Amino acid sequence: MGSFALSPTNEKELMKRVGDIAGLTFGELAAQLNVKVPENFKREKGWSGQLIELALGASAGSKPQQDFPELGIELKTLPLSYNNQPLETTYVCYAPLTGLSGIHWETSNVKNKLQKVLWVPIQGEREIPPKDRIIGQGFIWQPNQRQQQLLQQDWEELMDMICLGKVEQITARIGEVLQIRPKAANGKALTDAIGKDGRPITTRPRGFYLRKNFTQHILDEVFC
DNA sequence: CGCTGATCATCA
DNA sequence: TGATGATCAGCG
Repeated sequence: MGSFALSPTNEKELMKRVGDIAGLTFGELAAQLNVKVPENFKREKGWSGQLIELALGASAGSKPQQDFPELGIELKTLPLSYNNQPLETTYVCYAPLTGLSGIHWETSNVKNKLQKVLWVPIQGEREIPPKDRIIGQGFIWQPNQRQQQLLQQDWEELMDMICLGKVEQITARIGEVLQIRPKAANGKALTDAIGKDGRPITTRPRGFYLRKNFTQHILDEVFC
């Protein structure tokens, strides 16, 4: 999609940009940025997020860091239904399957990424052509104590399973607010993990995702 | 391959 | 019909 040099130097500047794109359609914003809008997202699944990244000046790339490192802010788009309910779970980060000695919630990638999130709601109904989908008013969220506790509980349960060689027993049904699901280009992608009796195995890469109920609560806090 | 950005599509 | 498991594109 291309790169965008200008990056906001502070949160106020970032939120000004957020306000500027609120209410625009993907088509209108894409035109400003000289980007072509796909007919659907069957192939370009990450297009919405990349468009918003470009518009807000987020640092592109595949670095396992926050989108705005200087501001300590992570950017997430959130596709909503007509009733303003999340249509998809939210990808958080890759799930580590090896090199787990001394790993702890406090220093985990999940906690770091969710410490401060800029949520940008977007219309997500599939019957709306991408060019006509409207961008909502983005907002900053930081997990409260209760939310932190829920996230930590799930993270620890899931990481315990990974450490104990039970990654193959993990399904998306585990975890109240955080789940683990496959995260790869296809089923052929394999990575190292721990198997039964601590034996090394190879398995599909996994990622952490926030359940829709959890992001729904975040929306409720802000928009009532 | 690892990781980002995510949504798709099948089946219970 | 909604959630789980699978998949698509790009980059270092």
